[in-house]
Amino acid sequence: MSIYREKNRKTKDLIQGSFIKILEKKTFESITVGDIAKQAQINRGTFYLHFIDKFDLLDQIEQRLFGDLGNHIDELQSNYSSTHTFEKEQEQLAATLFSAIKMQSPLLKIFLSDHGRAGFHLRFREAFSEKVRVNLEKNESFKATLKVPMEYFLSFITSAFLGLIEQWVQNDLDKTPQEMTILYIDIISFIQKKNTKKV
Amino acid sequence: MSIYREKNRKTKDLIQGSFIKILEKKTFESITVGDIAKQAQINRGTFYLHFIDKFDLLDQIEQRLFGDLGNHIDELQSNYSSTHTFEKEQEQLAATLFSAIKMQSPLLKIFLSDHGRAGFHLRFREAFSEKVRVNLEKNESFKATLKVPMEYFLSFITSAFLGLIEQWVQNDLDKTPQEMTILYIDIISFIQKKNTKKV
DNA sequence: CACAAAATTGAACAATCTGTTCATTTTGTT
DNA sequence: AACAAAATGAACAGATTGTTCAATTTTGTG
Repeated sequence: MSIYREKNRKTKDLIQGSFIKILEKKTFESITVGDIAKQAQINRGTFYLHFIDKFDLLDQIEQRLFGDLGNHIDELQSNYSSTHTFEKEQEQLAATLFSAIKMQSPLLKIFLSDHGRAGFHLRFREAFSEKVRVNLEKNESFKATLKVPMEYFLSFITSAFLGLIEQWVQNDLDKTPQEMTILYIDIISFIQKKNTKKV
Repeated sequence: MSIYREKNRKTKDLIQGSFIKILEKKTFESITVGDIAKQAQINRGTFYLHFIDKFDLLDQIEQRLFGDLGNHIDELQSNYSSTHTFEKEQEQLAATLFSAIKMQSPLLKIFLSDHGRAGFHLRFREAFSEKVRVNLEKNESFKATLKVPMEYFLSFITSAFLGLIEQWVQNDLDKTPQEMTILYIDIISFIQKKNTKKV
């Protein structure tokens, strides 16, 4: 009797699952409602009892994805001990993000590919840009030292991070979240050392 | 009498221009061939004399965009003097890229937005990832020092760079290419200094 | 189980868009 | 002017969309 009880999740889940299955093979724009109904073995009309159109279907999947990701990140973050250095905290955040991504990698792989919907990478970046911003702005020394506009710094660092994630999911998770965290740190260290050397 | 002479570029250009104009207001998936013909004030059948379908139209615009970008970059790079340090060369490359982007910013703004086509940011990143790779691999010390897989490093650094570009074009070029180059260097410097400080 | 509510079905529908065809007209070049 | 290339208008079948509605099936609850 929960307030959040949803009637009829079963068919809705069936439709969403079938849709994702087709999305692995065809682009979003080429998929018809008929395709989805056929895959789910339901009447085409039934689709419209649950979703306005295929865009609504994708929106709802995307919303749930972001929600699940956020919840998982918050959950992991609640276990943080905040006695570390700034760098250690950044490392902890990175590990958290990689871990959360891993759970959603099949969906992310599709949504980030050309089978997905235009602009997804922007919405994805925006969604987790907030997580990073909150984390960074806790640090007074950071805010004081940063000379460039925050929006540009955030675009830079979150895009870089997403670049790693995209490569990772495209490689079908060829590394563990822990290995990815180390890889991330190694790259940062590499950049830090690089400017002391000459050609 | 050039080999590359194209018959009938006028109508083709008209169609492409009209299409881009509509793309500023509507998403690619919602635009019909009828919309394009109406905007260009041509017969719908004429569209099919020049393009297979609207996907072909977008493909051709995208190809030309990448071609133009590449040519412009190569042109600017041919003026390099290679007597600089590795860092100076990286700075020069960054300046070149920002300058090339500026010329194509109206189109890039649309193609990177949710009005464009899924996966554009991947193709875009891939296209200029090559430019960066070639530049990096010239440097022996770089190759020797890099511990992480090249593909991951490239994803990281090119995504970061594209993040800046996306923010820049979304801001309607609120800075000059020179300012963007400085901003880029500032961010790298910031990251380099950051790990020496505590919370 | 029985029964009512909820969900699904099948079929039909007008509307829109697609891609193609073809006869005709316009345009550009020699 | 004459010829070829390009564009037009109209028509066409085929797909897909989103909606409706009566009939049927499934589900949940007493």
